Amino acid sequence: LVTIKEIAAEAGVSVMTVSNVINGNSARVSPATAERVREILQKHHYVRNMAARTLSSRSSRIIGVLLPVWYEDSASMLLDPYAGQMVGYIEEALRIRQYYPMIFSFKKAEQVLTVQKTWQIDGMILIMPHQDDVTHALIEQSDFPLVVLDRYFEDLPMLSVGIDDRKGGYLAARCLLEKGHRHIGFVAPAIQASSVIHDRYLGFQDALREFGADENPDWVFDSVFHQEGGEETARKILAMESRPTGMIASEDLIACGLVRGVQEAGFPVPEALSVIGFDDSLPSRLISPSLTTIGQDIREKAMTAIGMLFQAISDPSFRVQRKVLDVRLVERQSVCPVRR
Amino acid sequence: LVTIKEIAAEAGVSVMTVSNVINGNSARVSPATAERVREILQKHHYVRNMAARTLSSRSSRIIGVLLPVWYEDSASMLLDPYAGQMVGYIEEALRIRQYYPMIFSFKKAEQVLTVQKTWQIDGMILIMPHQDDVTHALIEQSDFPLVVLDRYFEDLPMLSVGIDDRKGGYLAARCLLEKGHRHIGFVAPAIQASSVIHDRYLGFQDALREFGADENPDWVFDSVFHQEGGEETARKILAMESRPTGMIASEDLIACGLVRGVQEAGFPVPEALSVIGFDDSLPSRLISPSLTTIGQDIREKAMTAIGMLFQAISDPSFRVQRKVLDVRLVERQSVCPVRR
DNA sequence: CTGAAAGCGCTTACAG
DNA sequence: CTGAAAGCGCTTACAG
Repeated sequence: LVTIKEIAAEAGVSVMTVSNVINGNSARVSPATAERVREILQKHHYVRNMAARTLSSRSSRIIGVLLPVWYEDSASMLLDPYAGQMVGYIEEALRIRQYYPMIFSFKKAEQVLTVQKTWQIDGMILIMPHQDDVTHALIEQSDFPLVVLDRYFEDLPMLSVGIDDRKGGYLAARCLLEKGHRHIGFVAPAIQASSVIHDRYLGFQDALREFGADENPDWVFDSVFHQEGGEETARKILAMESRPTGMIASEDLIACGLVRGVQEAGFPVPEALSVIGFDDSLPSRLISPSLTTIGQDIREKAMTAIGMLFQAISDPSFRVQRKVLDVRLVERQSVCPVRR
Repeated sequence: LVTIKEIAAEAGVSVMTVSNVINGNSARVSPATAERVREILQKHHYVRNMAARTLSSRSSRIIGVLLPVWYEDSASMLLDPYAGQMVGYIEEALRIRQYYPMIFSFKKAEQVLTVQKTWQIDGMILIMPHQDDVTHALIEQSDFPLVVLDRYFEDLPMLSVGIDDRKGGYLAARCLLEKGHRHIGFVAPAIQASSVIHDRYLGFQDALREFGADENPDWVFDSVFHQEGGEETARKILAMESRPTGMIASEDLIACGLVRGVQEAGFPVPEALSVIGFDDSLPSRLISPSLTTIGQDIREKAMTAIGMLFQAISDPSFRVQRKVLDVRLVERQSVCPVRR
């Protein structure tokens, strides 16, 4: 492997000049010299040694992509189609800017702080934050640029990109209300523990009140994650005397589980139960009937987060911003007018 | 941040001794010294500087996780539940061994070779190889440990972990044949271009011959990827005069598309068409009826690949091995006996 | 079992 | 616009 030193020798300049050419500091090198050096660089297929660069500059151009461990099975995080898509877009955006994504799953904030120092990581982005206490501790203790997706704390200076969850919950409920539903339920894991889910729930309540529909606490279900939670909830609903005619789930996978649970019991969807999901992820188009859901632009969210992260990396005073992206109702086949 | 030098000063030993303690070279340090150094290390929360380590040792403990870019939308790779799960397991295995995963999507072998040199990456693992020519070139030109999943070339020394695709195709076809089906079709993207898919197809043929069932070239469909390909194929099938009663798809998403396509046209699955998928990935349990599929142990595959990679990293003479993991039929609800 | 020294390949002030 | 020198924090032979 060729080094800067060898290139400098061949070009008859100092290593510093070669370094300046590589780093595009055109103000520090005459165009003629720069051109000559560039040619020699190309001729020898010079490849930068990032370890050496990191050691001397204290910046690695590594971006940490953080995925909390849910449950014990630490592979489950990327199983979520939303997480996979998000990581894919982030990788793409970083590659274009010549940054390098390292992925980490973690349970405790301390693990993240250690690895940041180990690699002098320039910035991190937290996807699908889980336990609020861990996330809060991480934000508090991090002394590097960190962008958090889908979570926001009032009491802490932080960089966050989220969606308008309350509006999402509202749009979902309104869709059902406009189709005549008055018995509408909500299913989510840990409604109180997650501010995001709680916001969706608040939006749901907003719409019910606007339309003068009753809230029935029996129709608010606490579920486990993913489709298992939805299937279980479907069974509970079908066993009730007084059932909701429409359900809103806090994520698509739970909504898919609802649909499956109802169908497995021999009832049709949406006729027996209208269902609305959240996220517009892959599974929403996979099932039959396809899922009406609250759509967000995952690519836009990724790009916004990356933009915010790079602003924070280049400007140490930029450490507080909250961006809230819009959501929309994606109407598919899992909702129908209520029948009398 | 504390450095080895400061630790050495406080312990009254040389930096080399501290380095040996950190790296666990117990043969080179007396137990008493080691213990004392370890205490000081802990007291100061010493964190290793990997850039310095990489620069001097030429080994980074970074493992490249390679995901080819499919289509133009480079986020789509991790959208695949199989890829997400695989990356999750790999990350877990690396974290335990104190290695670090960097992910890269790429279109050309050259990009991979460059980034390997840039970071002195110790080894790489290629997930979901796509174009055989790119994969072949990469294996040929790589001078570092590289494990390739789900692809094998006879003419090249390489490290690979795959599954018994031919047996999978056979098991799928036999399942239908044993239930009385004699009109069975096969759908996959680019049957000839991918050796993996071709093997599945060969297994399918094996079973047909064993049971004396006719092969009908009209029932072998070339499809685009993912569920769109399945839905389109379902429409084609339903428009045929002489239809298959059972279909085998080369991946679960295509099988899900088949199911959806048939259901959307108003016919029941499996009564109108029995469907078998491949991979036992998330969507197979998400849809109704749930998908009968060929199951593989993704975690075992990930662990096998990682094991092979580490053997190659520690032993430069270990550069050729092929492991083929077993598959099994996972019977769910998308297959029924043929009716006369 | 322990150490002094050289070196890995860059970048960063500092001078001119 | 260009350079000489120091230094980033480790590991690696080489000696003893």
